Amino acid sequence: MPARLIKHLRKHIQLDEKEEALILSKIALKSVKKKELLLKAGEVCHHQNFILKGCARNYIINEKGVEQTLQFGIENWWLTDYMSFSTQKPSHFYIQAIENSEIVSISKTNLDELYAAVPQLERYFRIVLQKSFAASQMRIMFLFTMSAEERYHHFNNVVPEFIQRVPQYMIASYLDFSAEFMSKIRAGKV
Amino acid sequence: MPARLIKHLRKHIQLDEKEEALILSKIALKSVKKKELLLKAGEVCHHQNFILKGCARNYIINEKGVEQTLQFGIENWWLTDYMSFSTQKPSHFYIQAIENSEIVSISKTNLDELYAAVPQLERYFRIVLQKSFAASQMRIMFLFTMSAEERYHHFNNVVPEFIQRVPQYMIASYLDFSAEFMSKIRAGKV
DNA sequence: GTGTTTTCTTGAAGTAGTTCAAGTTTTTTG
DNA sequence: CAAAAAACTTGAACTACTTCAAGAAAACAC
Repeated sequence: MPARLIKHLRKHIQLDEKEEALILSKIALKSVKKKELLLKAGEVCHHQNFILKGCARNYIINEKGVEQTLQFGIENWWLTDYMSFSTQKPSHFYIQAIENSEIVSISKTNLDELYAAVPQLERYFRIVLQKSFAASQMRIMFLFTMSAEERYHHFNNVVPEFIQRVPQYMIASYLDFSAEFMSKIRAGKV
Repeated sequence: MPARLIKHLRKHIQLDEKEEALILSKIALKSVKKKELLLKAGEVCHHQNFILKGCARNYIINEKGVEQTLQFGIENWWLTDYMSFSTQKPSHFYIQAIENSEIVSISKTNLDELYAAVPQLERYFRIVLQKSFAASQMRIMFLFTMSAEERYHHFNNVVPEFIQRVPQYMIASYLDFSAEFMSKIRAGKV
């Protein structure tokens, strides 16, 4: 199963067998059930999480006690609170499985060792993070320029698979409007 | 002047003299006047831009013809449309000097050569991008959970230097409210 | 230093969304 | 399969902001 991670790394960098073995020796495999948490707000984020199988999200609970989804992840995506992970200070985020999922997690300590032993991993994460940051810049642009209805249709066009896999209220909060309003958009009552 | 870039790189990675000389040979130095553009929407973003001195921003023009600032940069920050830079497709963004500024720019071609010749740069940009993405995740959280007034005060507390250097209407759009509303917040009329 | 451009302010009217509360449908569980 | 839990829908009242228009202040250019 964790061979899928290696397969994914190979899309961006070349590794010899020794390096692959070393990486495999430094990772942990977790099975998480739907709704289980990989990270709780208030805890330090000690691991970077890679989704082998399943679906997860990164969310916060606001002052009104309402959950707001900041990020989704599916197969071959990383889901981490990089702020907490980098600074080793408490996180604001929850990371939660949306489906029963298989996760590879790498602790900060082990990842630092891996960076030293397999410098190619610096390149791999440079590329992953460049894509993540680019997507995040685009996301802010969409939030700024589109109406709620436009954001819904755009999301539907760009990542239709999510509509099947994820409850609507999570998508509504990801797109920054209420679940009720999403219901009205879908019914054409806006 | 470009020695400042090297100095900044040395905060995160170690370089020998040969490598430093190679980097210096692959960069370009630009002086840009206030309001001058480093990138126009519709153009491909061919360069990563590092601010040696001055202040700049990344903005879009929305359908109503209004500018909305997505990102600010000051000394020692990178300002790039990573989506356009990575894919080499046309950008949605403008990058503009807010003050007369000194910029180091590296073309994609040269940067790819540098990555091959100086692998430590992969690490440097991995770290830079990890911070950028972490900041971007936090920014989305703030946009989701704070009212306009809270965002204004928070911005004021965290980066007070910007209030001095940047016109208010740019800050208003960065915080996702109108210039008029910002004026009312400042006057305590909200 | 005066004329021009850019930026900031103010109030009044409007609106895209929220909130609340209650009911319905769908999914999950034993 | 029945009961419970989770997710979705609907309408009515509300509000945090926007938009527009016009004037005032500040900054810039010659």
